[in-house]
Amino acid sequence: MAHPSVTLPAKAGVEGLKDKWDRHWEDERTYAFEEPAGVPAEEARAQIYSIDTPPPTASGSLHVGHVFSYTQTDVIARYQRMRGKKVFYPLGWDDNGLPTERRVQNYFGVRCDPSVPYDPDFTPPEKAPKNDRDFIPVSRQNFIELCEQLAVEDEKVFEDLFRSLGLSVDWSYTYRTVDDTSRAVSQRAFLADLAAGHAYSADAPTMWDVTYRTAVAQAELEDRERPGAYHRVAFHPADGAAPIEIETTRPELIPAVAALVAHPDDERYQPYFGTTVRSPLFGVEVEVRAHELAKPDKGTGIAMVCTFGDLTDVTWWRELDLPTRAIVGRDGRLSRETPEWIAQGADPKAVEHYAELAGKTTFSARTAIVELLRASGDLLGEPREISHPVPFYEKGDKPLEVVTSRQWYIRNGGRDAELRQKLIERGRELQWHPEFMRARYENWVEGLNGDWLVSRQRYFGVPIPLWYRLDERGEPDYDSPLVPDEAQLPVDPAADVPAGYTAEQRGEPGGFIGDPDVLDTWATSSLTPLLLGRWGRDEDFLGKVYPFDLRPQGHDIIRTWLFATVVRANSLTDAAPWRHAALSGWILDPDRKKMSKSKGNVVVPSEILAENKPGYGPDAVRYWASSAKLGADTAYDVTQMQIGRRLAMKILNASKFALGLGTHAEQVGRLDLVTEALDRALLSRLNATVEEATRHFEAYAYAQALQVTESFFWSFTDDYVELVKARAYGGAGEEAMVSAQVTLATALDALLRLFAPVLPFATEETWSWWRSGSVHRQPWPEPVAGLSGQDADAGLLDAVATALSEVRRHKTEAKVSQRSEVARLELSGPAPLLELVRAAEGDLLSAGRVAEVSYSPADAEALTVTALDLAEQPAG
RNA sequence: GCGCCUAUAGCUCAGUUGGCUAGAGCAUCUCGCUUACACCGAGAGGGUCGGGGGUUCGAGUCCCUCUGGGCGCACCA
Repeated sequence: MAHPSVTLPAKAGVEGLKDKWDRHWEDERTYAFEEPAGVPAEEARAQIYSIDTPPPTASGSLHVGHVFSYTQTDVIARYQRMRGKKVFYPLGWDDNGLPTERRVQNYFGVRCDPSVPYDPDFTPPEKAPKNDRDFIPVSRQNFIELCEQLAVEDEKVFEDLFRSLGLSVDWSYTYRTVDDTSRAVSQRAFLADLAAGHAYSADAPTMWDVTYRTAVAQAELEDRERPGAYHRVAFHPADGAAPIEIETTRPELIPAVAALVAHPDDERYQPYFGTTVRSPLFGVEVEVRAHELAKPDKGTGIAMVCTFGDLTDVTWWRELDLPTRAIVGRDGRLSRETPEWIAQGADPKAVEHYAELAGKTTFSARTAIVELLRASGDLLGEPREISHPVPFYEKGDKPLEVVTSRQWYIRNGGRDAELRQKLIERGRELQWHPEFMRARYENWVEGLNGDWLVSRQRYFGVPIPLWYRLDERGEPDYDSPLVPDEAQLPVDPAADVPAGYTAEQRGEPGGFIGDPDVLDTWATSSLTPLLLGRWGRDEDFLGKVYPFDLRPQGHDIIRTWLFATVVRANSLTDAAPWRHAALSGWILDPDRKKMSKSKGNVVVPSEILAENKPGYGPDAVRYWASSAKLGADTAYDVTQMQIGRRLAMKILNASKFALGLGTHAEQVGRLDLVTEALDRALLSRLNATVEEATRHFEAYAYAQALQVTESFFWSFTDDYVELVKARAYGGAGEEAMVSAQVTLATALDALLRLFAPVLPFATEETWSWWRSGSVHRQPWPEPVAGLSGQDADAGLLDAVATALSEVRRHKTEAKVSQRSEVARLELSGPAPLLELVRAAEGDLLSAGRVAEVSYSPADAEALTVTALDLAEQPAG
């Protein structure tokens, strides 16, 4: 009979737990962040565990990967909470990028145009036009408002998912990367970097996406293997000597040639250094130069330098001080006007030749120029097809061009060895989980080839908060921008007016213009710790949570989010932004291929979180995610979830059983009532499990902690509970019964706490049957005190379990039920082991339904059953 | 080209600072509806720990090397 303080369900199950406890936790504010007050800042910081959670793109699609990685963070958060920390675990939304921009456009049928004035009464069309040409232009402010309007719906879907997953987030600390506060923080940080010299603008060649018509940063590049062809082309020395042959994959850039370059040690070309040659078709005279970057074994060993075919061209152009002859425009087409250096060139047909190319895309121009070269005889042989890596914008579908434009940069060590070293050291201040992920970070930092380009020629986003004075000719002065007052932030320079000017002066000589660009989304995302920590708004709060304890994120964004955050934290706070970085792995489909929409192998999270399908439900899914170590790419595996479900069921059932015997809360930890050696052995094993699980958790190894807990739990149910069943029913007297009950209560209490971070629903349900409050607000278990080493030999448990298992095996081999009565049992093995078994003889006999046992010491290593006589079976 | 990870049972994975006979789950087979659990329980079979070499009393674990898989960075004429 259950103790009066215990309420048990007739049938235990996992169905319904999701909604029941999600609602309860919300009502009780179980996971509310309790900000320490009235204590010194240092003490408050020590009490807090702060997590700089990745803000999901709410307008994007839900992915199993979200479920996976956010669960791993939640498990850590729950552990820290039970360790007594005030867990600061907020979750925000990233709606400040291209995916949101596109979604808002298509959903409302509008497009952002900063030149349009703000219309406070704007309402989007009833039905969005099909064709984006018909989209209505709206001001940046209107666009942001529509974005926030839509975000509410999108975020609801995400929040529901995360809630049904049981994330212990405090939802009252949420934010959006495009809201007023975020924009203000982003702008304030940019201005601080500007004031400190960490941000600067420059008119320079940059990688450019012709589709989006924006500059892109190194971190957004991605190499893709593309077909191409080497074209062998003749350049003619001025003196009429034999031509110099070069090979190029970009013949359309011949009109932009600025020099030929060979390695200084290359004897083939040494005689030409300092001489000039004329470009084919255009007759533009260029010098032959020497530079170490030229590779003698590549192509013909001498390269054509154009402004600009790639970043190596940029290097040569800069270091050799070559003329700028740019022909590719921001639209990715060759200039419509004949460049002056061609118009003035030596070849009378140059202008005619160029006319064939003018206004064409680089792709079409290539075909056209090959024909021209063939006709002029300057194409030597036929183009030789190859496949080579070409840089792309990660979201783009056309190869990047190099285009010269004025852009803003933030220093990231790409051009400064000292800063680079500093940032590597910041990385070393972090504890990485897993440790080897640090190598990715260092690889990236060491390979930087320039500062971080943060301006984007987009309309939606956080505007660069600057204006420029216009001189009497209407030319902007970029060197001393006008900055807004802190109190003004966030500003929109396209709509707001700088101090000392009037709106009428916009664009007028002697007036001003606003910077038309927006910041890279990472320039805002890199500030999440500062945003959450109320940097610049509440220094007291910042001191309590910053640097954050943990940054959890995917390993695919080390170069972007993680690195950018370190850069900003270093420049703005002179510190590393966190203490620990936990990198989650990828989700692969069951065939170990990366899940992606195009492959059609994406699993929708809401499906797997449903409780009514076999193997699913939140605890099951969490078990699967928590079984994977940090950094380990993991296959989507329903069977692993089913194991989790089985574990949750087992916890419910075993608890129900133990509590049904009369076990109750008052018995927990009453070691003084534990009289049986077997019980002490079990508690000793429990202590070891608690210690081990804690050690793993402290090292962020939640998967190993789960494994040791689970392993203990199964031996607890399969062996210990089976062994003490009869005794716990009172079959061996009151004292022995209480001893078993106290042990069951103590083990159950600890097990529920140990499992709570991974299986919050099942543990909370079970906890509620016999305890008060939430298991998630209980302290993490400590080893129970009062067990002396000698009579708490865990070896006893093993010995008895082995004996029981031997008995079971004999029954199985005899093809009889485990219920069958055994008349006589003979155990053989080393004397010390037999002694151990004898200490729990009563439990073994009742569990094995054995009437009589004898022991025969033997020289063997293991314990074996040497005789097992089955009792006469009742007829029938 | 530089660097990182990885290779253990048919499958998915554990294996601490080297230490008893290498573990778990799934799958397979056998038995069993026993007062928690048939969405279950009991048991069985199944591994030259990718190959080779080395260090050591002892190597799945450490070192070297080769091979396969994955990834990061760089290169891009």
